Amino acid sequence: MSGPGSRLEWTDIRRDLLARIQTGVWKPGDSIPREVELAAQYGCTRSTVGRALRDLATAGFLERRRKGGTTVSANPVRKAPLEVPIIADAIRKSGKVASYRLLTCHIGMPPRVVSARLGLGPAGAVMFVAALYLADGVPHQLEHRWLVPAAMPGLEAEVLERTPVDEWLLHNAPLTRATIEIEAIDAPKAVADALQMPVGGAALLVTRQSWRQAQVIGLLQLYHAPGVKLSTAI
Amino acid sequence: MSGPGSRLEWTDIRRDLLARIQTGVWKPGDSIPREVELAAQYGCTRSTVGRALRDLATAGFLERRRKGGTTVSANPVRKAPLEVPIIADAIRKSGKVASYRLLTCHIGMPPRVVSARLGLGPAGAVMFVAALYLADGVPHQLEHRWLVPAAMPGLEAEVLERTPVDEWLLHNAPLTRATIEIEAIDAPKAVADALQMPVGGAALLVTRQSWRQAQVIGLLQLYHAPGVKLSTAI
DNA sequence: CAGTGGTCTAGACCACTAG
DNA sequence: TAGTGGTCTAGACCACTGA
Repeated sequence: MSGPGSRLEWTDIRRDLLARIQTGVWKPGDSIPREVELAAQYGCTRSTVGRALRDLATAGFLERRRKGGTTVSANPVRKAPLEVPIIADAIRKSGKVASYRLLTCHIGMPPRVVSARLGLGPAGAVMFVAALYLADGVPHQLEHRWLVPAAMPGLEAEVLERTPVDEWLLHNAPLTRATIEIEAIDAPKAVADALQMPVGGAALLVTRQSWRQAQVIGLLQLYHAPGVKLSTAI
Repeated sequence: MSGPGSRLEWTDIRRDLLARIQTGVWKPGDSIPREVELAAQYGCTRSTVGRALRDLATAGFLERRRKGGTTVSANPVRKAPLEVPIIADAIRKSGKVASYRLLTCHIGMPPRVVSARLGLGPAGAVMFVAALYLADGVPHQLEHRWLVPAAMPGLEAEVLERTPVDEWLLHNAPLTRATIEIEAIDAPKAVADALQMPVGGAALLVTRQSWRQAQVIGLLQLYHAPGVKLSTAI
């Protein structure tokens, strides 16, 4: 059976297996055939079905265990990839003109909440940067950054007059790890003014803390103007 | 060179390559050696370095082209995996007791905005479901769903009295594709009352539209109580 | 202990694409 | 057209883990 038409690729097998899952041929919790059997069915080697199975497993559709075999996930946890782009790029991609304004840039003591999160002692001064990104001249996103100077040699206020902070950091102080939190807050006055929105209105706040290896780089707070949405897809 | 100590695995090679990128041995835009050369350097086969390279490419660190070779991404776009969990599971995972209340469940005409997004004609009635999820008895998340009845045979209000909507759907009307939008809104009265928060306060709104193949399943709006955050990490 | 997935090797052919 | 990555095969050994 299965005329040798043209050779099967692992994506073909992936598609076929996924169809069996999504159409209910294999139900959540079911065990599916071993790699060797599937390989025989598809007329290919174990490596090839293995690649398809592995891919479905990392996507959350299958669970695999040595000796236990492969089963269909009972509660597939889908993951939506949320992109962390260069802001100017994102604005341009939506067909608008991106511009940038540096609001503040100085070294000083951060609020306690911030220094606590950054794990800094009471004497730890950091650089504070406030910047505004505009789309077609309209405020799009306000960002507050607290940056640990030790982690970024060569950062000067002058540089940030011309280069958006995020781009400078990406090329000069790349992160290796970051945590991200997304929440809605009532816009305080400073935020509302910058984004030209009413005080107390709903703003989307993205807080990101980043590290390079074990070294804390800094804390970033992004405030999005009303109407701005984060989008993704599964 | 490179004493054969113990055999290298592809994750070892991945780690080593990533280190070369992150420490700046290879800078953004640089071309890196061909697979064959790397294989020789690491003393393994092309398949093994290939797997490491492929993985770094899908993670956004490398860009690969046939004949063009492999280069370090100039603007690495990091992707943060945002999980879409069963709500009760998420609540339990945070160490709290999850409970659920069905508020409304009836068939009728949806608001115009909704029927437009669902691609329904003016005669398209849908099922509307409002439900509240609580953590330790405190309102955690309110959800409004508009579900196309054709896509979900067997859905009855009675069922939803006992089973959380999201779990029922996961097992009975699995989605194959979804779009997700995240934004902050001023809570309207209905939302504010359900979440026990002030009217006009900031609420986090997640809107999700889902399909099974080409068939629209429905539209979901999740309102998160103040203080609730979506978290992820890179 | 035995069975399953995880990994590697050595080789081959092919698809794409830069020059 | 020639060089690169993408894929497959056939075989092997090993790590984990359920019975």
